[in-house]
Amino acid sequence: MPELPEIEVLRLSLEPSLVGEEIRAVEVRSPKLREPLDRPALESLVGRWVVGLRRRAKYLLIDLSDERTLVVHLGMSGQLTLVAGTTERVVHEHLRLELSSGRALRLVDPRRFGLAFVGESAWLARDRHFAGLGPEPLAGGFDGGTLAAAAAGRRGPVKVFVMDGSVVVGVGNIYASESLWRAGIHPGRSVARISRARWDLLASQVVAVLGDAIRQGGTTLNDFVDGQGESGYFQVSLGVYGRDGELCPRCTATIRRQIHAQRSTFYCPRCQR
DNA sequence: AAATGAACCTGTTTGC
DNA sequence: TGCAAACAGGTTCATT
Repeated sequence: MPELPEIEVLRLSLEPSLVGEEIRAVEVRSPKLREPLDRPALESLVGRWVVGLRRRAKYLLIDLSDERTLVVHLGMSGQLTLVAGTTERVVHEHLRLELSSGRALRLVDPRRFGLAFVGESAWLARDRHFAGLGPEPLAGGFDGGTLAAAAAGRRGPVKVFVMDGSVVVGVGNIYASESLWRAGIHPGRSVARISRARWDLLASQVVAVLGDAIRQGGTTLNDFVDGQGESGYFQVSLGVYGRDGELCPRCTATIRRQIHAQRSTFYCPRCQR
């Protein structure tokens, strides 16, 4: 479900309501996620309050008053929402934090590819979940040179390359297709056959498409909602994703679908080379 | 080292 | 209508 823009939209939507909230109770309702929830660690958050929200790659970082951070990853189907504290429990509600305002923060994840764990704020960068991650595309310093350097000695398809979190973080299946379409690069092209000028173009389009998606509240295909339960609107701006058989908005050729590394890729066979 | 395929899950859509 | 197959936004592990 969520790529970088969706997590950033979630962070922005939760921040004003969540900062300053004290955690009054923790309910681990079903510990079965990608890694089992650590019940004692999560329950030890009671009495702490939220001091800030950050994002690293597709992880949401909820910084707490005791120098620890609650890390949440939504996997493919996770939702993290603020609800009224009295709200009934729902299916696949794995974790629930009761807050001082009377509301609750609820993590729901049917497919269970998500994560939630507690770490020392100062040591998160060394945590195994973060240690191998590449640069943030929306932070300064990410450009065509970053991509060209990472591509040295590699030969695989650029679609798979740009989704590799050790190259650059946050670009998932939707925005990989979209940024390649905007850059006019064929997703199956080997990274060994991409010029420096085209790496520059791709990097700038990655930055542009992620920024556009954030400004439009993210992409809601089936179930993405922000922390207040609101859907995003970027899906109407998608150029190729999910549009095989339709006409390319740029050149009117027919958009095609292809599989790369077991994931659907959408592209225009005429204006992407 | 890099590339590839499979695995982890449930829910919804598609096709016969 | 009903059932089975295909498919879904992510990450990690094993195998070439």
